Amino acid sequence: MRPISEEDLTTRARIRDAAMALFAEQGVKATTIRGIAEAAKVSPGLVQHHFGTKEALRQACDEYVLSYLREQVTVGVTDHNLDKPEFIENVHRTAPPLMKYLGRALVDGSPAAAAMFDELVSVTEEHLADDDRSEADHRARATVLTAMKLGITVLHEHVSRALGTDLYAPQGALRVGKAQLDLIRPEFLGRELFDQARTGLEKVEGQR
Amino acid sequence: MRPISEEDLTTRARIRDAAMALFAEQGVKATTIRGIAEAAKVSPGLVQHHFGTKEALRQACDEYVLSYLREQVTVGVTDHNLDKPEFIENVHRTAPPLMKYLGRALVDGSPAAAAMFDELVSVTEEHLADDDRSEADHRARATVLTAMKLGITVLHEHVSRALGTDLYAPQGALRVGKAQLDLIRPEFLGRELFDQARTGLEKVEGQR
DNA sequence: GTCTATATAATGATAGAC
DNA sequence: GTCTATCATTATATAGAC
Repeated sequence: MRPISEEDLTTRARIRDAAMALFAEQGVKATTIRGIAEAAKVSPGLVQHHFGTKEALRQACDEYVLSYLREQVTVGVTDHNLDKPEFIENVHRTAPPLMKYLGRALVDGSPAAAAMFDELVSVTEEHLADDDRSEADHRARATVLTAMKLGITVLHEHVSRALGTDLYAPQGALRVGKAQLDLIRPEFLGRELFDQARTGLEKVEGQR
Repeated sequence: MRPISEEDLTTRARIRDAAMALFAEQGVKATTIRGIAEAAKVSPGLVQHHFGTKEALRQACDEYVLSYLREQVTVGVTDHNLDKPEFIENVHRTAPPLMKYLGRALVDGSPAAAAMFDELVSVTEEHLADDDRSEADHRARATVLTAMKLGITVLHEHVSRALGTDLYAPQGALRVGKAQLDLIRPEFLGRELFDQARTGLEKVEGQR
């Protein structure tokens, strides 16, 4: 429920956050160390001092996103905080830049993103196999379901433009969540998504 | 039903095809003119001679994909050839590199890809609005449906790895198509996808 | 920790020969 | 149409001062 780590407001963290944002927007290759330095308001030399090479900086971003996701899953799912307002508020505030980075990393080709995709498929597959013991192609269903959900993250820019609302603003996330509920057969939706949409619905509806 | 254009086996076309493949794999920025030249087995100078600048080459790829898609829609949908074996065979042979390029272009940020996304959303939205005249958020549904379908294209590399089969091989496309049929509520599936999966099913089942 | 200055490499683009 | 040679720019990475 607290920020990921104590040293999070250090210069090092500022550089990493700036790098994540630029990597997400432009991709790794198109992002320069100079650009990162400028965004973080430091000199290019300091970026190298802290992370050595651009590739090492990219890996640091990967690891940060992975540890963030694991932490949120632990706090949210394992500790049953998914419906706690503080948890939801914290996720809505901190998750967007990390999600954007993840979406880009899946296309730019980072080992960490690929591993996370595979992990998500496996978790989904077990879930499907438990619910339905038929001969169905659970592997393909889990893969497609994962790709479809992450597809929205990867294409967030286009989704936001078509919606006229930022996907990562409360209203946008709500509309997309509800649309997913409408489009996907209910038996294949994880409880997380269902709860997320329901809780978000109650929250936004209550605000007006 | 014939190749897109007559000059398609020229050196110029070979360069464009090599560029499309590399742009799709690595993104525009990470792809060098030298790399394209090597893949097309020509000199770097010749690439510049034909397309002027790298940006102009990227635009040429965009336009080629767009004209290809429009042609296939015309021949397939408008002329009712969707179930013709020659049409299907031709698509399966020529579409994959173009789809891969399109998927990458959606993330790399090309105006043509963005326009195509918006167009797809609009077509889907009209389709949904015709079928269901309720107060539902058709815009959001159309957007999410489009993003989910294209998400599979954009994440084809991960989908193929998780499946253990190339998404753009007949078996892979079939498994993914069937999984989509299973996951998405039937009333939201366009007839194209349904027909595609059914025809593909019959074809593959008939081969063994 | 933070900066400036610089060495080194790679890339897009041009010019001109064949 | 096709190639080789070259220029100018830009990027990463290093070294050393403060």
